[in-house]
Amino acid sequence: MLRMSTLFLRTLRDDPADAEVASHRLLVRAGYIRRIAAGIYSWLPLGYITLRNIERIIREEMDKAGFQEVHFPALLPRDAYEKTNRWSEYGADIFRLQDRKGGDYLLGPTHEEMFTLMVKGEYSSYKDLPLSLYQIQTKYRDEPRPRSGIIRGREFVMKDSYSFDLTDEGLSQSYNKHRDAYIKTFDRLGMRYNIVSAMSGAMGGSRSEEFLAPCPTGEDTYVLCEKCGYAANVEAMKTVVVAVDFSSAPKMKIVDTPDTPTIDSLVNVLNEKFGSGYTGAQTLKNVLLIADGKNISVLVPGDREVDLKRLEANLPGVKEIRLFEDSDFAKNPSLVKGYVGPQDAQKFGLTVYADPRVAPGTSWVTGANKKDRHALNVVNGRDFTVDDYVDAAEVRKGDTCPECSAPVVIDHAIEIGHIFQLGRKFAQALDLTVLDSDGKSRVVTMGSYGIGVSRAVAAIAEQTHDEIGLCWPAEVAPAQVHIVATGKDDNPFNVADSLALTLEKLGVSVMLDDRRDASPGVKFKDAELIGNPIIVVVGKALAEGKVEVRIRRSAERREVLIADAASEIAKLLP
RNA sequence: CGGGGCGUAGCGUAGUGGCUAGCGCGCCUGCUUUGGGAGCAGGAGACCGAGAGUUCGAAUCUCUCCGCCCCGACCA
Repeated sequence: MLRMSTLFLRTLRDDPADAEVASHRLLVRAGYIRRIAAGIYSWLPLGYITLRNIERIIREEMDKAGFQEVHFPALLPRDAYEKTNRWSEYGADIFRLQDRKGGDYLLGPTHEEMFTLMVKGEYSSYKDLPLSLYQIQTKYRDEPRPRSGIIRGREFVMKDSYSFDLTDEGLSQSYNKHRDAYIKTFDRLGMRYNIVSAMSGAMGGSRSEEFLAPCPTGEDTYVLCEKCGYAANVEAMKTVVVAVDFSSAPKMKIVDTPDTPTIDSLVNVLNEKFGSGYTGAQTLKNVLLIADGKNISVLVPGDREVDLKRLEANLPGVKEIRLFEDSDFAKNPSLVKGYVGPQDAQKFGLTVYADPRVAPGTSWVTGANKKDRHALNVVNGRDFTVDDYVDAAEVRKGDTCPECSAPVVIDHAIEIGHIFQLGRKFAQALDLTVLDSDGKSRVVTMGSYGIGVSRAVAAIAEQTHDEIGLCWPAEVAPAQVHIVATGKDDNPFNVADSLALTLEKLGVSVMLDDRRDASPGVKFKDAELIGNPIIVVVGKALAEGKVEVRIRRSAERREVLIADAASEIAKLLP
């Protein structure tokens, strides 16, 4: 039982000046967390209980699914990360340190290597598979910009699991088992979430889905089709390529378009000289970039920007990408800034990527590769050649769903889980093989599954709080019931105490405000701020032998007889 | 890393060259009070982020550094 008279807790009346988002503000005000440095927080009793509640739920669901818990050090030697190249690839995001002998160490940002090596050390037969292991661990990443309190920290708690299988079908099954376990976990955590198609990112791999908790302060943007349920991270959103018949398209024509280096200026001149009706959507934007040292051109409709994140995510193998600068134009005189067109692009040494919206057979107004001149009726497949199609244009609300063609909506969310099929990358690099039934050695295939545990505290707070405080789901809250004793006589305190004991016997966790020196107003405000789901007030109603039961979330109140209170309250809980 | 803002007591803040740095919350003592962040009286708590400089005199002006927040870049 948590007794407020002795609980290590000080709530704050004012919002902390350095907190912006609701979860951060309220977790600090309600005395759950305190900032130590940017992106690094301490957990006070209430916060730590909440965090452990979430861990407990995750553990229970992982164990139920048959996954086994292990634990690695957070402090790791360099060599394991050397073999997979990540000592260098992870770059500045890794916290590095040295021991007294000058040996290199790191604080683990993620533990693929350790899991792979652990399995390699113990298992060597196909009969040992499939296997899934997990850990709940503090991870460290030197984020360029920690933000939003506990949502994006430099130290954070994560549950990560890995599955080990012999075959692709096996991996698929392990993946689905994790997916099911995640659904059960997030349901119990009382979160709203969407499972969206995602890119597996820098880790490589194939199938990938994210669990996104919608909320306005979320950093992730995703599309959702309300008609068919299709959901995808914007990076992973697919656009269907639909070829158009161009046999009746008029011939390409070069026209004078003085001073039209931008889409807006071009549209104005087109409308002045060739009649109205031209819009940016009919023009073709040629965005020149340098991808790992090679010049590429990305074609998107003129009314859309290139989404560099999407482009990068959809150009596998490309590490670094940047826009053309003036010096790059200087090196390539055939490329005229503001008047670039895809005609002859390959002759100029460009690789041409087109967004699927620039479908085969579509006709465009685009640059003529000469200053102050543009070309009309430039048809894809007739007047220029696309080397490859790649999703690169910004995604907008109302874009068509790739599954059912209905308009999609766009929303923000916090990424709380990510599951993906890693494949054989790490097993290959670290030589994790098992002998198959034919006596041949085979590389194991892996899946990777993460849940942001400390982030979930913030995400739940974001989704459930209101103007007056936190508002936890019952399984997550520091206590399921918050009993407030009011008045100056001993009686209410005695009644509250015995009610608390009765509830605990029923398996209900209780926080008891037994402070004799605090006024009722203070106790009510604190109870609401702290956010336990049921608040019981023992005070005035005692005159009729009753206590008041309040539902924090709905603010609903009712009075029940003391004798019935414990069983009535227990009924309200899951 | 680019742009913007900020650093004064545990928290929120006032103080643009001149007395001993002010206020609210919180904290301590006493009395009163107890259903919506109580009242009165007394009290403790600040090397004004750090260093250097200008000045008779610096929280206040200058420079450097450090830290924090926000936007962007970045990000299993």
